[in-house]
This record gives sequence, structure tokens and C-alpha cells, in this order.
Amino acid sequence: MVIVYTSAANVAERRSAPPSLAISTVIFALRPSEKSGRPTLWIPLVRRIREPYKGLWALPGGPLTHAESLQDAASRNLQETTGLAPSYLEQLYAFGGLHRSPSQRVVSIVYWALVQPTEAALADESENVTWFRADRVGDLAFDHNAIVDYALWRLRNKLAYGSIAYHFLGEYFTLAQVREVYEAVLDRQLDPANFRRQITSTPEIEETGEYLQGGKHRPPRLYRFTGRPGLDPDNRSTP
Amino acid sequence: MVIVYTSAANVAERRSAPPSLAISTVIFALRPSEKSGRPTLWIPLVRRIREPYKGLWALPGGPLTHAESLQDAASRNLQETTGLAPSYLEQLYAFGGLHRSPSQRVVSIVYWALVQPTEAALADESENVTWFRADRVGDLAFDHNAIVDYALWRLRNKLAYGSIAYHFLGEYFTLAQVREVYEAVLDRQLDPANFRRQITSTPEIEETGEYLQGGKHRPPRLYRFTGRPGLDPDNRSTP
DNA sequence: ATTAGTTTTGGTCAATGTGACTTTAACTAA
DNA sequence: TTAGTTAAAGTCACATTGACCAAAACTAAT
Repeated sequence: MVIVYTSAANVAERRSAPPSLAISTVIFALRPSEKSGRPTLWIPLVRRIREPYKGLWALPGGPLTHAESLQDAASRNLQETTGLAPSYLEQLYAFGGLHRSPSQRVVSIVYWALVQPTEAALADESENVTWFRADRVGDLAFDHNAIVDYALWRLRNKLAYGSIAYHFLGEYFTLAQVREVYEAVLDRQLDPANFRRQITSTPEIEETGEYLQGGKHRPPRLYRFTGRPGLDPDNRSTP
Repeated sequence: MVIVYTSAANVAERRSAPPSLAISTVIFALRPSEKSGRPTLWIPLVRRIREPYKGLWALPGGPLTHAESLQDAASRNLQETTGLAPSYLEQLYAFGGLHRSPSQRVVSIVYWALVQPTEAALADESENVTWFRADRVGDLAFDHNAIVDYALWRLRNKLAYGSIAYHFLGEYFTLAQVREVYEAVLDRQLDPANFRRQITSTPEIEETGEYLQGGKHRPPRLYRFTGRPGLDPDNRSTP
């Protein structure tokens, strides 16, 4: 059960060396569509500046350093590449196929994150960091297309069952804003009246006395989310 | 994204060396309870023969070798420690806390598996490999208690939503057997009539013309499961 | 000032699913 | 032949959901 490495740094050792370990993150944010102005799902990608896949777009990521937990590594990574602090962060999956990278064996532990639009608007964007619509990312480096697809599947799942949508929004929000989140992620229209009934019946949603003023129509009431995210091992003891 | 190691094997390098990577597996099987004879959930554990945690029970596991995928490593591991071939195998979580192991930094990618009772009956059992009831494992090595708890939570979740129960059973089964699986895993009684209505309404369950003979009472009809497991990345393209 | 247009909010109705319960069928063992 | 047990089918009240309707509350245009 315990590996003992031979002392000589020869080819045989290098060949049987343990796979290297990397952390990557799929970061989701809602941004207004260019056309309709309604919110749509976007993710930031970084351009590869080295081989392999030099020039292609890839998920932000990097090695796991010795002194940080997996979640901290994902957080730091997110901060370094986009300048963003996530409002939600959860482990997605460990990808460890043999031929993910042509040069060496790499195991990537991938996280997915949600950031709020106020943050996302401030996000660094440059020659080498650009936001893409989540459903139109083109051909990515490594197996990152499969990873993005899986992350999207998980996000949709969590949205449909868990109470995740509020991490896309600020502290106060209208029910129409929540509905826009659902419509953007699930990519279909929802009946406003039925949606209202469902959301208001969940105990984690609190009605405030405030209303959002300045709109063109009847001022909607503001709500607040009082729940907590987590059930995966990293977030379990969070009170 | 590409790590380059310095050549000198000194202390500084060892300290900043990447965490080592291990694979562990939580293996579930149903075995008849000593008392009631009704099926209950069991998992096999192995005794630590080295420090740290020498003498304590731990999940079966080992290093990831260079030439095998994560899932293959979990499969091999399972085969080596218990002699079992799983009927279901899925990634659980990557555990990477800083102080999981007192001696060195270890990241464990943990899988969970279901094995059929025919297999489980043949399973190797020895001084250093023993089966425990899943809810009475005692104090385990490392963070393995938390891992077992989380695996149990996932199993119960998958059972309640997905169609996972049939992997505990053989090709043909009665509805009462399926119900026993649910009752053992969820640890509560279910109404036979209502349970029947639910199971028979799922399209993946096929009624056969056969009946189970030899019982003490009215012979129950045999059913067959026609669905496929998976939705996580490793199992996606399985037809 | 009035009206048209839009969104918010509250409501009805039919269809569906679920838990609690009853009843009949089919078999074994006494 | 009868008692006991499980299998299987059905009934009923209740909750949830999707489709739809209508009033309330506001702005912008006339």
C-alpha cells in the first residue's frame, strides 16, 4: 500500500513516477446577452501560452501547492486568473484519464464556482483571459470540453433540486431576477405565477418589506435568501 | 499549468514536492444480519499494518500507478483486497485536506462500489480484511469515518433518486427483494403495496413471465432491470 | 387626465403522484 | 380443511404541478 521509490533518478523512475496533480475551475457567471440584454451563462477561459495545445483556450488552473487544501487551491486559482472571489465553490470531479495530456500523466481535480454579476463585471479581461458563453466555447485544450459539459450538467441539476440560484444574485433580489437565473441556466421559459408559488413556498426564502423602485412597471417586492450551501465534505461543518 | 521539478533531491524539494496521490474505495454489499436474517449494509475494511494508525481499520486503498485510469485503479484495488468484482463503481470525492495523514500530504480520490451478495459471500475475509456493518464501523484510520459517512449519504441519495438498487441484486429478482434493499439502505420500513406501485411504474423495470418457486407462500413474479447506470464522466459513453 | 401597456401578484382547475389503508388471490404448513 | 402468510390489486384523501385567468400597481404615451 505504500510506494517506495528507488533512489536512482533514472528513466525507469521517471516513467513510474506518480501522476502530477493539478486543480482547475469552471467559473460560471451571468452576464447580459449582447442581443437581448437578458442574462445568459458565461465562463472565463485562459489562453495556453505553452505546448501542449499552445494557443487554444483552456480552463483556468494550476498545480496544487504543498500548503493549501484543494478548495483553497481552487479559490486562489480563481483569484489569480480572473481576480474574482466566488460566492459558491464546489468540487466537480477528479479527471484522471491516461491520455488527457499528451506529454505527461496529469490528474486534474476540477471545481466549479458561481460568481455574482457585480463581481463578474469587474473581472479581469485581457488578451489571454476572455469570457465565453457557456454553450459556445469552441474547441478547448485537453479534455476541457467534456469538463465544461459535465459542469453545466451539474449546475443545471443543482439548480433544479438544490437552492443554488441565489449565489448568482446579491443579498436582495426580486422573484423575477431569480426566474431569470433559472431561465438562463435551464434555457427555457418558466411561468411567472407558478415559479413564484414554488419559490415563495421554500422556507429558505424570506420576504422583506422592501420594494425595488425605479422600474418601468409595478414595483416588485425584494426577497432574501437565508439558507446555507453545502452538503459536500468540504462544506459540511459550516454553520 | 506544467510543473517542472528541480533536479536536486534536497530537503526544500521534498517539502515542496507535490502531494502523493492515492485511490481508496468504499465497498457496499448486503449481507444477512446475524440476528434477524434480513439483509443489512456491510463494508469491508483492512487493518493497517504500518504507521500511521497502525492496527486501526481503514478503507482499502493504494497508490495510483502510472498506467491505469482512476477507475481502473479503484477496480484493481477492490479485486486485490477483497477478491470482488463490483457491479457498480462511481467516483465519490477527492479528499485533500492538509492534515489527513500526519506523516505526509496525501490526496485520496475515493470511489464507492456495490457488489452483489453472491460475490460478497465469496469475499476474502482474513485477519486483516473484515466486513463491518456500515453504521457500526468504530474509529477508523485517517479521515475515513468522514469518508464512510459521506459515501453512505451518497448511496442513500442515489437510491432514493436514481436506479441503483438493482446493482445489489442478481439479474432476476422479486419486488420484495428490491424492497429489502431499500429498507436496508434507508433503514426504514416501506409499505409493500405503495412500493410496488412505484417500482413497476418505472420503465426500466421489466416484468418476466417467471415466478420464484419454492417459497413458503404465494410465489412472487420475477422482474428484470433493463437500465444502464451512468451519468458521471467516466461512464458517459457506455451504451 | 386618461388610456394603453407591462409586470407583479393572487387565484382556479384538472391531472398527477403519494401515503395510509383495504381486499382478494395464491400458496404452505398444520 | 383451515389457519397463516405473502403477493397483488385497488380505494381514498391529500399535496404538488402545469396551464390558465384576472386583478393590482406602476410607467409611458396620448
